[in-house]
Amino acid sequence: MDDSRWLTPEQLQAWIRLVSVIELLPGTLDSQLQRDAELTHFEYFTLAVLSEAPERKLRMTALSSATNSSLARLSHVISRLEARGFIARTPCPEDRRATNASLTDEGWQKVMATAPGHVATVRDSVIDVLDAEDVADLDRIMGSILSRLDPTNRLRSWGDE
Amino acid sequence: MDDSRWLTPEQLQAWIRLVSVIELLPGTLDSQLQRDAELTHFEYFTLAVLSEAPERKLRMTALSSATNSSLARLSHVISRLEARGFIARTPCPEDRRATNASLTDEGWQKVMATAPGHVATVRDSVIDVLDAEDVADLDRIMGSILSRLDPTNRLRSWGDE
DNA sequence: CGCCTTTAGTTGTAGCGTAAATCATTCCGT
DNA sequence: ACGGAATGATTTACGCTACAACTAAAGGCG
Repeated sequence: MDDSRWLTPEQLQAWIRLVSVIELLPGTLDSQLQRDAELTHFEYFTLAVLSEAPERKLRMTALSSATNSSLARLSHVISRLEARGFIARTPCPEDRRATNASLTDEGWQKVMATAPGHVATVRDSVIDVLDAEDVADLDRIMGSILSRLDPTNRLRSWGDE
Repeated sequence: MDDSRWLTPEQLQAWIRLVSVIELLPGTLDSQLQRDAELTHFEYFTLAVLSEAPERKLRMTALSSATNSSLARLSHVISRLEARGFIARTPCPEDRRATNASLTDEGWQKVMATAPGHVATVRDSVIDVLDAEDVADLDRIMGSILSRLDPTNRLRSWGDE
C-alpha cells in the first residue's frame, strides 16, 4: 500500500470536519422543516426547485437531476407530495413515457409559507458564520468536489432555492 | 419578511452547492464501502474511531459523541457490528449504567483491510481535487459551521479516521 | 435515608432511501 | 418495418435512522 496515498494530518482534519458537517447538517435542516412545515429538507427542496421552473412544472427526470436524486427516490417523494395536494402528476404529451410534476397552488402557498423559516435556519447554521470570502471559498471548493461527484455536471448557476 | 434576511446570489449558489455535496457524497462513500466491505460509511467510521481509541475501547456515550450520532442510532449499529463479530459489548465496572464497546481482533482486521479502499475513494472524490490552500479553507469553513451545528463543540483535532 | 432528577443505554416502531425488478415507450440499426 | 437496446418512470422489498417509550443506575438535596 503506497504511503503517499494516505492523508496528511491537514487533509485528514479537513475531511473529518466535512464528514461531521455532512452528518449533522441534514438533521438540523430536517428537524426545523419537520417541526414548522411537516416537510423533509428533500421534500422542501423539491417543491422549491419546482417553484422556480417555467410554469412550475418539470419532467421527473429533469427534477431528479435538479435535486441530485435518483428517479426512484423522487418518485416516492412525489407520490407523498401528490397525496398531500402540493404536486400534480400529468402525463407528458410529447413523450408518453414521461411524466410532468407540477406545483399546485397549494404547493406554491406551502413553499411561500415555509421559505422564510428555512432561510433563517440556513443563515443561522451556516451562512451567518461566514464572511464574503468564506462564502466564495465554500462555493469554489464545493464546485470542485461536485465536478467529481456529479458526472453529468448539472451544477447550474441557480436562480433560487 | 425583512429583505435583508434573504440570501445574496453568491450565498445562495454556495449554499446550493453545499447541499448538493451533502446529498451526493454519502451515496458515493456508502456504495464503495457496501460493495467492497459490506459496511455503511457510518459503520466503517465507527470501527475506525474505535480503532484509534486507547485499548480500542470506548463507552457508548463517548463513541456516539465522537461519531456525531445519537445514542439510539449507535446502539443499533453496535448491535449489528456485534452480531458480525467486529465489536464486543462489555459492562463498565466503574459505572454500572455504562457499556463499553471494544473492537475485536476481527474488527481490527476489518478496518485494516477496508481502510485503503476507503481512503482511495475519499482522495478520488474529494481530496485530490483540492490543493493545500483549498484544504485549509475547507477545514476553516467546516470548523466554523460545526461551531454552530455542534453545541457541545466536541470537534477535536483528530488523530485519524 | 428517601425521593426526584439526571444520565446511560436499549428497544420498538414508523418512515424514508436504495437497489432490483418491472413495464411501457421510444430510438436505432439494418 | 422489425427486433433489440435504451430511456422514463414506478413498485416492491428491505435496511437504516429518528423518535418515543422504557429500564436501570447514579447523583443531589432536604
